[in-house]
Amino acid sequence: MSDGAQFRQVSPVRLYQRIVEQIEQAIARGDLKPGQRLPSERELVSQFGASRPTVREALRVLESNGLVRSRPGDPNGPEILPFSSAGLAKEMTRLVQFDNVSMAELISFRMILDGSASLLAARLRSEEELSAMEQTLAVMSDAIEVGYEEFSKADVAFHEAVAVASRNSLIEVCNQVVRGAVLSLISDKVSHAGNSTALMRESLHHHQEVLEAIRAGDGLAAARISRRTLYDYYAGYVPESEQGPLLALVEKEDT
Amino acid sequence: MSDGAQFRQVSPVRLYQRIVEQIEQAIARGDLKPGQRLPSERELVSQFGASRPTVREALRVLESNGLVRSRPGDPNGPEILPFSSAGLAKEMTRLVQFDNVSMAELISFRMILDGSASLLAARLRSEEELSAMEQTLAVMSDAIEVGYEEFSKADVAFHEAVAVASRNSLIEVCNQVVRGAVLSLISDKVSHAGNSTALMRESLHHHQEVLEAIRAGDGLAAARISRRTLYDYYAGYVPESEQGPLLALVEKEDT
DNA sequence: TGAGCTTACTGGTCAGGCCAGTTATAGCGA
DNA sequence: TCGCTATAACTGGCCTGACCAGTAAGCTCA
Repeated sequence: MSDGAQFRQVSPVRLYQRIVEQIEQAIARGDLKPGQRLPSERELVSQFGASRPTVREALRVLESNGLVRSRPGDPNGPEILPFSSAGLAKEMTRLVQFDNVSMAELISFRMILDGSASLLAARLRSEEELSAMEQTLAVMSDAIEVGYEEFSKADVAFHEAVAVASRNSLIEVCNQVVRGAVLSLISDKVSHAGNSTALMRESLHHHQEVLEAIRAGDGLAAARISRRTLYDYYAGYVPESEQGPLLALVEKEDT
Repeated sequence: MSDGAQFRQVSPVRLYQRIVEQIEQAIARGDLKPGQRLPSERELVSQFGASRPTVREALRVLESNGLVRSRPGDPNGPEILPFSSAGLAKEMTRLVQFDNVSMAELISFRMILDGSASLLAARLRSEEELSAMEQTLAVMSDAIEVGYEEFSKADVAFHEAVAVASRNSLIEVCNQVVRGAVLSLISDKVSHAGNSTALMRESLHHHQEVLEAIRAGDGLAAARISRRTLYDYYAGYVPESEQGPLLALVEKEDT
């Protein structure tokens, strides 16, 4: 290791990147708030001293990152969008698709997130949050008669309510994303195989147990049950050779 | 709810988006593997039947998402990059910056991830992985004399080794990202305040305890200790009024 | 055979232009 | 005066064509 000056690798910075940076920072600093408008492209051209194609490249990048939205003909210019987790979801979906993340890893991660959410919810939930969860379970119960589609929607709503009660938006977002990834991967199989009233009743029962533990403030139980619920529900989609990590999570406090 | 046809909101799809989609899908399908090259911009122009600015907008978006890289003058065309979690990290950093995710939430999330990683590592680790962890601790021990910079690097390496042993790349990546976010948020304070040999020794001791639990295969203890270690280390950066969720995680099995 | 130069490409950037769409506004009619 | 409508001035989407500074392959010459 030399003790002289440390040089970092340099990379040529494209003009459009400088523009992206400037606008990103303006948003990060709060100079530009959601709902506010950017100047028109032609105006930006003169402000940045770049050509229109260059400015447009910058806007397309910002747009694809969900920071702004341009509508043709809008005289007010591109709109600054409120933050959304869509970008995060997209990135995580890519992670799953490209980086060969296995089904087992996904479900394992979901068990961790959902279990933690239940634990935190049991210890932090307010009365309003509790009744919100109760309500989603009521919807779930009714939905059994309607069909799997509705049931699944209520299921998601319940987990969402738990995540909200955990008071941690990272858990909320990540759980949402991972849940989406899992569901999209098994959607073809489940839409037919899962349309069983008995299975739905069983699932509902599990969810009621989780809710009961949350109501009782028993975080450990809530976490354990919610992990096991997920395991029971999804283990069938995981090859036996990869079930080790899943079992490691359900056996957690079984001794 | 009508029982007729369901119409979804439509939004005009830009030309550049179609190009992005096609290339993204080609990569997702595996038709384009990392290291392979895309045709030159002018060649893409004729393949897609779009103009160069449009093709360039697509390439800029792909580039900003970390999927490809263009170098001026390269006769082989833009390169398909291997997957990297940089994009995920960027999105999560944005989540923290824009969506007012508090320090408490970040640390809480980190405790969950790191705790789960330790738990899984305790139950799944191989001998090689165990000795890899031991080695990082040895480096950490030596680094105390060198300085905080080195120590911190070895610290990260240890957590990384644990995450690898958890056999779950989602944990690995997310933990990495969240750790980066936490560190970048407190970097200014810690670089001076943390340069204490005593603190480093204490931190090292905690890490040794975690490793011991992992070696013993005691997942619950490993998780508990690693959560507590993080709490002790970072609680000072969290206002007291927001420490509830953190305490909810360390008191987990204290009764 | 090897070193150096040339050339044919690459991507980065710009200028200018056309088109379809949106909207504010001016003007019209009641 | 008020409400509606038609227009005009803008917007972004997209294209053509061009210039420049690089790169690297291939050619030439020693």
